[in-house]
Amino acid sequence: MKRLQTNLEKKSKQLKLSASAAKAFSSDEEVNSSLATPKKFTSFLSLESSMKDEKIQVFKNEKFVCIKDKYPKAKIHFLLIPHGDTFPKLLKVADIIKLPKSVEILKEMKDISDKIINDKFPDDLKKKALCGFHSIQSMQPLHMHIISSDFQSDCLKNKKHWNSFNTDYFIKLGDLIQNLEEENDYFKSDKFNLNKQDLLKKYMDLPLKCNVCHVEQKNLPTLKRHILTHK
DNA sequence: GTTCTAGAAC
DNA sequence: GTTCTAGAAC
Ligand SMILES: Nc1ncnc2c1ncn2[C@@H]1O[C@H](COP(=O)(O)O)[C@@H](O)[C@H]1O
Ligand SMILES: [Zn+2]
Repeated sequence: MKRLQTNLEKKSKQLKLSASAAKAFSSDEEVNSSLATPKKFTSFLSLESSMKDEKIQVFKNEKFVCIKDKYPKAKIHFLLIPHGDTFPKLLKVADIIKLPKSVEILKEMKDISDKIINDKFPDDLKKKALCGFHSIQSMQPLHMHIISSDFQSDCLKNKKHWNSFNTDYFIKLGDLIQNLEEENDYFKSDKFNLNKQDLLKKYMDLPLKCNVCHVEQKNLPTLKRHILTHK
């Protein structure tokens, strides 16, 4: 599979073709070998192997594991993930909301994340810590972001990255617990309707705004330069 | 989710 | 010419 990719890359570079055009040059043999070892479409959307990697584990107990985000979008960026036999399969934030014990579980995650922030964040970033979920998440299983709101990272590369943490697309842990204990409308209100993916995706198109002074910035490179002025 | 890059925007 | 975005492929 790797060799096929390399070959296609070479061909497309030599011929200045698009990847799809280069594919037309691949032999039957190569096509067959790629079919013989079918890769699950979702394999690159799974956190499972990282969760098992002790080198990137920050915290672990019977119910939860916390790992370093592989592509950190800020100086400190962890993921807190329910694991083990305690919970049913949890793929997205709606799955946890629907559990009878959702508030209890989320409060447990709050306690653990508070401890992780206290133990692992440098002092100057402790008060900048954010905890929460992407309302549509790409990776599975369900995971909560624990991130420092400096957002200074080479891995933060596009508008979606920014808006996924800096609009209501980001469901803060504290807001979620409060909502579940009070209004309980995460599936009803337009703002947070987790059943309406189209509405949630619109958050990605909102203009880029500084998270400190809220001034709009014309593009991502400008925004990244701007946030450095708040140091 | 990331990478790569064509084509738009400047 | 260079910077930036967005969409295809993985
Ligand atoms: N293999 C991986 N191991 C650890 N973190 C990852 C991996 N792949 C992606 N990520 C991070 O997982 C997060 C998934 O984001 P989301 O699914 O939108 O909540 C992102 O912050 C990615 O940087
Ligand atoms: Zn600002």
